[in-house]
Amino acid sequence: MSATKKSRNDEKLKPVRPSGKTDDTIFDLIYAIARQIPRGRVTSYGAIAKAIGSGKSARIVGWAMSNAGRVKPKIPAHRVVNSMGLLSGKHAFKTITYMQELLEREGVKVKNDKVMDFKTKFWNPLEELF
DNA sequence: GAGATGACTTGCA
DNA sequence: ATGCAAGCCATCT
Repeated sequence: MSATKKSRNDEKLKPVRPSGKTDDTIFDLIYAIARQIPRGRVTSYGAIAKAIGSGKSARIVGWAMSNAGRVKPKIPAHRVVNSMGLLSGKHAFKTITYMQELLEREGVKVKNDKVMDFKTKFWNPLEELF
């Protein structure tokens, strides 16, 4: 039967972990939020964690973001920084400067791997989505 | 199944 | 204010 023939494209719509598993749940939620980050805005892992209802699972958010690069559609992971506005995940990009380039391209000034006016450009999923 | 790791956050000294 | 430790959840070895 060709039932086993699944579209590889469909599988790519799900996060691909190093193990090759795709049966995720919170990952999808995280990506759903991350994709809704407005251009030129940034948010923190903790904020997304709260938005998905895990509050303290900020680590999982960051971990999920590491997979974001292999997930389709692509996730604007460069808009996600830590609570201090630091580009903690820049090293996950092709180049450690690529994340900063993307942010500056969107109008977000970055200095010393830190988002300038972070408090102003901060996008709270709980408030904006609510 | 246990131990260690991680793009984090918060609290206390 | 700077620095260290604990907590947190999912994944990896």
